[in-house]
Amino acid sequence: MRTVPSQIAARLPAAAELFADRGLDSTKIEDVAAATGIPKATLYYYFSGKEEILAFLLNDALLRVADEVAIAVQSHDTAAQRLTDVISAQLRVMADQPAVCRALVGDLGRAGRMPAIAEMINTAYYQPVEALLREGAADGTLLEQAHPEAVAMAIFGAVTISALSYLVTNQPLDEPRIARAVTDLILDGLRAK
Amino acid sequence: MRTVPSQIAARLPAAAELFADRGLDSTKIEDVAAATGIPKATLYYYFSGKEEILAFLLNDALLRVADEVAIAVQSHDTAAQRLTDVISAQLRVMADQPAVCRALVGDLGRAGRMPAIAEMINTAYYQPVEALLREGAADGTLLEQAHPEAVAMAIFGAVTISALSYLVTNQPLDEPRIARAVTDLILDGLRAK
DNA sequence: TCAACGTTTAGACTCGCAGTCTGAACCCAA
DNA sequence: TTGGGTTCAGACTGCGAGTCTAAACGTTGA
Repeated sequence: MRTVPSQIAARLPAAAELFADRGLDSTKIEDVAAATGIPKATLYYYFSGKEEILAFLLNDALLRVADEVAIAVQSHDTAAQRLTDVISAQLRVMADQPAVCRALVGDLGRAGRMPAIAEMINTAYYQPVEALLREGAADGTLLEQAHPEAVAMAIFGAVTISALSYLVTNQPLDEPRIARAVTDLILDGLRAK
Repeated sequence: MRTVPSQIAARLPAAAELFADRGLDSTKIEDVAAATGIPKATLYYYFSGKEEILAFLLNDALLRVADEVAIAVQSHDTAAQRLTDVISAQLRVMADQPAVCRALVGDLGRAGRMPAIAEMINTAYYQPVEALLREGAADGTLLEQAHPEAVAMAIFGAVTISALSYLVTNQPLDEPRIARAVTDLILDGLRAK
């Protein structure tokens, strides 16, 4: 995949819309060309096919998540507060590009080999969150975790699936409400005290 | 889709294996025929195509989840204990058919319209768990929840993504360990007391 | 015993669309 | 001004999904 110039990249979200609505395989390359205004031949000049367009979109989304998460993690608040910020950050990115999220949940496997995708999520999310959990144990705001990787996955899952449950049914993503619910759950749990 | 006789249904997991390994679209119907021993013409007699085979597999998996969840929910334990059982039940079903899970995570959108799938998860999982959360508030073992639907989604997400993170990278699913980690998180939270 | 219907299957056939190729134009940068 | 990277239209190829045919087979139930 050649480096995609910004004026091309800027038009791709229109493709995400198609992928999200019809699914990847009922979307013809010609449709993508029509919707984005990028001629088919040019699309093939930059991408090997629609799957690679989806891969580009995924990559872009993951970079944004990684950025926002990094910012949240690096602030000078308590770990507990920063964890709250991480959750909000992820929801913000997802709310920002609902079509990409919907497209990805439907055809994730075609945006790349699954193990590679798992690895990207690992570096973009699990690793920084794990580090945050350890810092939380150090600064005394979070409990020490025997398996921080497992906890990071669970948090990511809770946020992701909550958001997708709404996006997929075309309900507006009430970001603060979900953030609130997930954060409360993650921090304080369900058990009566 | 005609009702699928059991001797056909019994052979479909072999197709799940293919879908999981190569993805749905690099799997030719002829490959499915070869792997399952069911001739192409017969496959088309029962299914409209490979997506419908995947849909069948998804449906089957969701029925199992629904069954196991229902059993866990209906026992006579405290709500907190039953919630623990629900989490284990879901993990057990997933561990039981890793290929189906991997196939679905890659090509979920082709197993049916996403809103319909969301609806199935809703009845198979969210609804019973929500009911359980309310009972927990009543029996005093769980905190009262302002938004039980949101909590049910988050729990489902935490369990699902945790399990998938392992399955997708072909790591064995250490069921009790994940169950433990997720349950602890969900019940007691991360915040230092 | 036969008739009727559902099922099973091989093999041939059609056709949509992904992906390729060609070749012409264009725009810089050296 | 010349060459390399880019943009693009239009024609072309080929794979494989899905359809169709038609021949068998098995199981009812009359």
